Amino acid sequence: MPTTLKELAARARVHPSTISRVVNQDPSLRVAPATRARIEALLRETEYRPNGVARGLKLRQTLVLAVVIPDITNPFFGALFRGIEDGAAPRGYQVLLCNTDGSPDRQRAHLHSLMARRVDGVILASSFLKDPAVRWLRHQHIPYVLVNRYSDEGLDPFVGSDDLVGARLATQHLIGLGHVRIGHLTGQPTVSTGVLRRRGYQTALSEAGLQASPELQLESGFVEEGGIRGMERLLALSVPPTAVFAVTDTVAIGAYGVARRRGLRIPEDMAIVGYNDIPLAGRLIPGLTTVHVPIHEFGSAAARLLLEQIGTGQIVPKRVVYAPQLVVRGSTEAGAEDREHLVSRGAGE
Amino acid sequence: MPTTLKELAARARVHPSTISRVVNQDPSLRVAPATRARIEALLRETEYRPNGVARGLKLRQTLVLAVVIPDITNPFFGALFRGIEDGAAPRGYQVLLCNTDGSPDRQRAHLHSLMARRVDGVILASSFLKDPAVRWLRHQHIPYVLVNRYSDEGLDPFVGSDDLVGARLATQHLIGLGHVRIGHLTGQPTVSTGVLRRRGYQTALSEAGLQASPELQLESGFVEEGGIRGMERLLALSVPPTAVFAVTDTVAIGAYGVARRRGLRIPEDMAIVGYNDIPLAGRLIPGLTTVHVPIHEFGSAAARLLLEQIGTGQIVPKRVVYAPQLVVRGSTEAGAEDREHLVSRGAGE
DNA sequence: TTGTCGTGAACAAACGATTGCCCTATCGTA
DNA sequence: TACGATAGGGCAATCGTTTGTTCACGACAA
Repeated sequence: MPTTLKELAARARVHPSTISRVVNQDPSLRVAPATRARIEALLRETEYRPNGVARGLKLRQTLVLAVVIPDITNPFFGALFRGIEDGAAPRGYQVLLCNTDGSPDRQRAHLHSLMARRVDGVILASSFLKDPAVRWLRHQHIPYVLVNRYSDEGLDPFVGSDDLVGARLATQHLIGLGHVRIGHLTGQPTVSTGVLRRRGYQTALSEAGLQASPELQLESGFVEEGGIRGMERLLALSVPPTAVFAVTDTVAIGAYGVARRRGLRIPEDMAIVGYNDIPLAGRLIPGLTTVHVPIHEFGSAAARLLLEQIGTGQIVPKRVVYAPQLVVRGSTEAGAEDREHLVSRGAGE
Repeated sequence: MPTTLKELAARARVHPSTISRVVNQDPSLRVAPATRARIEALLRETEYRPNGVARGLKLRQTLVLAVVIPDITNPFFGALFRGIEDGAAPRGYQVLLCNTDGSPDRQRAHLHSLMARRVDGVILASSFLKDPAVRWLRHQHIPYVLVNRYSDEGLDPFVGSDDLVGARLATQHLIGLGHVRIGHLTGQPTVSTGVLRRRGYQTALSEAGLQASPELQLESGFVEEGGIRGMERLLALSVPPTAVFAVTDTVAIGAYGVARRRGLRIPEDMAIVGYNDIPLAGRLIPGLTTVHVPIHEFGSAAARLLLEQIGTGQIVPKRVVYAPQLVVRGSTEAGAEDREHLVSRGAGE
């Protein structure tokens, strides 16, 4: 059983409040040096650590943040979490991790639990466009930050990058290589990244005077399985594309597998571009050309933004947006790997 | 501001305790049906949710578990976490995730924080052999479970598999294929999995009458970077091995990259075996032969074991050990992929 | 009519900390 | 000598629940 203030007080023959004052180095009231020394010795001896729950009740702060994501198994979210933890730890925060598997119900259930626990703030990376859960969050007056995906019209604190620009870069790259029939494996239309990346793809095509044929735009969702199915359907077309832009690296990996099994060479027979630049992307053979976003930075920036909101008690819809950057590797240009070190991978605000 | 019991009591013109009783469906004391109905209506109207912190203080239970791991970015731990969450969620638990990056200091710091927060239990997947932090945990009388790695002499509740057997299987497989010069990229000697897998490797060799030459056993640690450096050193030997058993799949992936860059064909010039069977293993080209352990099961079993200890209040050194199983893929036998579906991948208790 | 019993709900004491306020010495100064 | 200032530390309320105990009141039996 851990020690309580009251027990220590009895041993030191002082009032609990006095101990509390030395523990917290309360400046308002000086404690006599002798008493202080005696108590400090006792604290060290007993290794006293204040009960965080009691403290939380009294101070109305739990020093706990929550992160709500679709699936930690996805490398993107692993890196994101590390960023968040790194941003939160210096301030004494620890982090609850909640996986939703993309289910709105599970997301809602988790958020309800989190509210009941009185976490100090929530980072949501699993939001949908027009997400009732986000609206609910707004009305709860609990600090929160959306990351990577946004919801509605930018009413929320947000950290991410410009998906439209990134997707346009990716598509322009393929166009620049001479591809005219370019497929797109899209995310869900209920998620901002899905919609924007698709729009970026379409924009690039029409800017180049190419047509964005609907049969080339297939919904794959954000994970590998969708990439597999999507790629199979693209290859089943009477005139298959010569290049594919996948909404995420994970989807691109699914596409890789299918292309491989069909005996297609990457990039000669099929060029592939992904999105996010997860660590795995550079290790594929050939390396995956992709749009780099600073995932770890997303996390730490989100944590900092959240702590800021917690600190001021104000929820301001501040947005931190990083510039996406194309990283060219072997999946679009044979021999590109050797040049990779030339590509600047940092990303400014 | 969330509603409190007292506010509701004022509105319903009853005592807070009465509301508490209907919220918790207290059986000891009946509430008049009329009153109950009135209160229930109020509860629904206000969407009242008890303050978890206050509840935690009173009931001495936070409904929070903590998971301490080296790095969530490692796919092994991602899968493990999902298992834990799945095991804990049905009982209303949520899970704090703590990354240590293998640093004993960070591990200790996290554990201290967790104790102060009064989490109900801790799952530790980052323990060392003879780990002071584990001893400390034992003496804190807080429920805990070690997973994957154990510490000391099996004094702790543990979920994992038999690493010696698994490593022996892997090595025997290579021997069976005719390899006589087999390298081993080992984990740290401070971690049980590192030691046992190495011992399994040595056992298999000596059982086959082969010599376990020290120059073939290189410490790589558990992550890719170590695999890269280790493989480079193995290939620099005057007589390099024809096969390598890597202590983890992640290390094996590092080895893949090096072999590839040297123009070595896998498996013809270099056979590689990993350990854990992370999802990525099957997607490599060629697929990675590895020792399958039920990672997700590790997690959910650990959660259940932990909840059991929490429930009984007794910390018993119960051990749940799964049988590891060899999965043969293309990294050791060309053409093995096609047969993979024949390999049973489930694992009994 | 009085005593007893049961029912429904209020009372109050925790859980372990924090903190504004008050009390009591002691010291300095007039 | 007396008064005020100040330092040191105790008191008690509070955060929001839970739960054993007590209380009031009506019904029923003697």
